[in-house]
Amino acid sequence: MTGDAKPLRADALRNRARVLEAAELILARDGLSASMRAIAQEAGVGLGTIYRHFPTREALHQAIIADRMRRLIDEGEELRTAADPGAAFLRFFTLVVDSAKRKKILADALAQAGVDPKDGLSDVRRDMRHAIESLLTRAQRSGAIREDLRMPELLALLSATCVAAERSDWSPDLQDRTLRLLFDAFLPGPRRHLPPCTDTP
Amino acid sequence: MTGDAKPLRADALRNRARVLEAAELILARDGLSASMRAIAQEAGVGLGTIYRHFPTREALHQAIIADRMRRLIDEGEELRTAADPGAAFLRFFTLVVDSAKRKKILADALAQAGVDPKDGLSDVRRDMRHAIESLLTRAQRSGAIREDLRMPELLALLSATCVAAERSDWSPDLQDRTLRLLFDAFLPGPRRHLPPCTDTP
Amino acid sequence: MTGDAKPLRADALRNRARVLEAAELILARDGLSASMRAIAQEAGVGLGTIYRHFPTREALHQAIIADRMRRLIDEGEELRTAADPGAAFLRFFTLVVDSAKRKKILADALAQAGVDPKDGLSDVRRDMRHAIESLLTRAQRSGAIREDLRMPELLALLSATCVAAERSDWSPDLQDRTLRLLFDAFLPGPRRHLPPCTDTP
Amino acid sequence: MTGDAKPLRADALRNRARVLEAAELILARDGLSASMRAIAQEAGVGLGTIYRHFPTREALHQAIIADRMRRLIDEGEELRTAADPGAAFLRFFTLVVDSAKRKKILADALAQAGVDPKDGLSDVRRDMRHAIESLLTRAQRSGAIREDLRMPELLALLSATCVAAERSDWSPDLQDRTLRLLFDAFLPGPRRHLPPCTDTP
DNA sequence: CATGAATGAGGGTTCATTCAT
DNA sequence: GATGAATGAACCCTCATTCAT
Repeated sequence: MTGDAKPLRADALRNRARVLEAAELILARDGLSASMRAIAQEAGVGLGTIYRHFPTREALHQAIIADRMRRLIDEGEELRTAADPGAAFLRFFTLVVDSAKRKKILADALAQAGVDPKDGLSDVRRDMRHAIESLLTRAQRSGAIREDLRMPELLALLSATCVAAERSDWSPDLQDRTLRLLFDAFLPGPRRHLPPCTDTP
Repeated sequence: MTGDAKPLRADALRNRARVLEAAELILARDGLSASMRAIAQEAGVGLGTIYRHFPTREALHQAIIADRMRRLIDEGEELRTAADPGAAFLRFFTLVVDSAKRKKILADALAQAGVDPKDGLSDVRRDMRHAIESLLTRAQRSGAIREDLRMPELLALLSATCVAAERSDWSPDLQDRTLRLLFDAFLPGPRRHLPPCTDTP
Repeated sequence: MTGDAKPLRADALRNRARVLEAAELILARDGLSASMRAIAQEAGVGLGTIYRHFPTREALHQAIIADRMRRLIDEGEELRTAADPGAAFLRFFTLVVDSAKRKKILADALAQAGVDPKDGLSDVRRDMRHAIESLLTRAQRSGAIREDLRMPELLALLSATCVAAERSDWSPDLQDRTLRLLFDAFLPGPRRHLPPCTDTP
Repeated sequence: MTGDAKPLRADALRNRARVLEAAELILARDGLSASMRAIAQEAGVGLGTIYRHFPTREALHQAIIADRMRRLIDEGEELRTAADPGAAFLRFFTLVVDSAKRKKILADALAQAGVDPKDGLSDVRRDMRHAIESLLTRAQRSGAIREDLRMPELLALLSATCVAAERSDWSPDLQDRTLRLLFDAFLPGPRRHLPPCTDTP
């Protein structure tokens, strides 16, 4: 699917892993603007080695994000059979926020889960969207989540939470209280009809 | 308080304003990575002129942010006497998000409204916090907003919304629906007691 | 024409000249692959200074070539009124070869005097072509140069001679003898009809 | 003489040939700056294989040039017994130009046929020189080529023509006309006494 | 022997900042 | 004060060459 060609030599595989690991670390520390050199140094490899595995700075970023998203999607898969669909949905939301907060870099990609430019992340983004949607639908069917919660605003709030968590280094306690609060908005029940709030385009 | 030292000459003042204006425009267009040269060009002044008024790229950013925050704080002040305290509170929230979305650059500063590092923004950040707090308290007293909504999570969600709005270019419609949804979390009423959600630090 | 905008500051002008001078020297030594860094060092300026004056490596090359060509074209202009048209024509040929040999870099541009890609050198190349053509025509009219000598093959031989001279560092003596020999081909007089010589395309 | 040491294994020999062939192709396409990787790819061998046979990029170039020169020298050998010595001489000149034009890379080596640095090409260059000289002498004896044509300027013009042909991609027609013109300079007959032409060293 | 992964110097270029004009 | 020329560190990336597999 993703284009695995040859099985790669053992040392190459190990180096690729080291690069990914180092990149995660450095990107988590310095943000998207982290330099390739810093990553190479942290990984203990030459600059060229990074470029062998990831032809471009962008490609490295995407690889990391795709990697992390895949893992999240897998966890989402497992949660699809959880006993409590509502809890499962909220749990997944939390997992995503956690991942963003710990590893950074994730939020930007997430922010465009609904957009899909042509950047090689389209597939994994689509899968992520599906994972969320399927958990949401199940939770709604079970009556745990309000019926009128739709994907666009859900994604908007998810990505918002991720960016904030990843930028502001929310303490576990703050994150907990913030998410609890936010989740209240997802519950079914009587709603006030609030006046329209935005004005300027 | 804000540290005005000498009564700048008329033309110097005008130049300062032109730079700020241009910087807003360019930063809104190119984001934080906008180059000083681009700003100087847009302002129609020399590079040196920018540096005369703002000793550092960072200082310019802060000036812009402080500027914008001041204006928001002023609007908050006016809303303190609005007829409907609940609406006023939500309206202010919306105003801040709008500002972030239109002008960029704002969200990052906001994200640290609760932190206060030692950058020249502590004052205005404190004022912003006060503005929000005062609107919140009034809205809570009026019964429009739940009693247990506290500043930390409110700021967290506000900054989250701002960053997301500013990054993802939410359409007016999406922004509207997202904020409505979020605001439901602020309403008083029966709450489900959700299980704690985060785990890893 | 060439786009002179503002009169440039004195020091800027001086630096520009230093860069050009250094570039000529270094390019003559290292060929087209000379590094910008080497040129900056030789010029005693920062790298950025080069890029201020010449936005691109290519632009610097072209500036040098254009410069040199212009000077040659000017010399050609003077030769148009020389007493002996035949000698003038040959003298110009020699001047061009001399310039190529001493300064390198010239030949490549010359090689495409007949081609004209879109590289900012089109103008000067056209002028060079005109200069040559006008000297040639005059020499032919005077009977000093054979009538059937046409521009394409003349340019071919001129550029050939230039490249060779610039690459092989012909000694003055060798250059003299080579040109004398070649010039014999330009003289009028009885010609043997040689059989076609090329075969493969 | 040429330095064959050990009787390479069959597959090694085949690989060497494949590399040479690929290198010719790629160098003809991309010029001297063609990358080793491109050549390896075209040859269908690993990078290491190239380096096993040619310790250096330079060595590979030389091997190719030597190869091509050898072939040319062989053709020269055959032409030594041709019926028309004058035509044979000119034909050889043309063959060399053709080869340069089609395969690139040749001209530089040729340019130094008279110089002989210590680069492993000395032998073949000497042979080439001999081949030319012998054809020239024979043609002169037959009266077809002027007596006073000497090797240095002949080589100079030959290499000039080669570089130009290889760089400018002369059309067959242009090449034909250019060579015919040039060859007129080689013919015996009355010569004008041209004034000395070069001045600056 | 063949392979191709690893290396890292070096290339062109950008840009925040300083300072002579 | 205002200007913009100069600076040079830093960035991303390429590629000849080496060497573990």
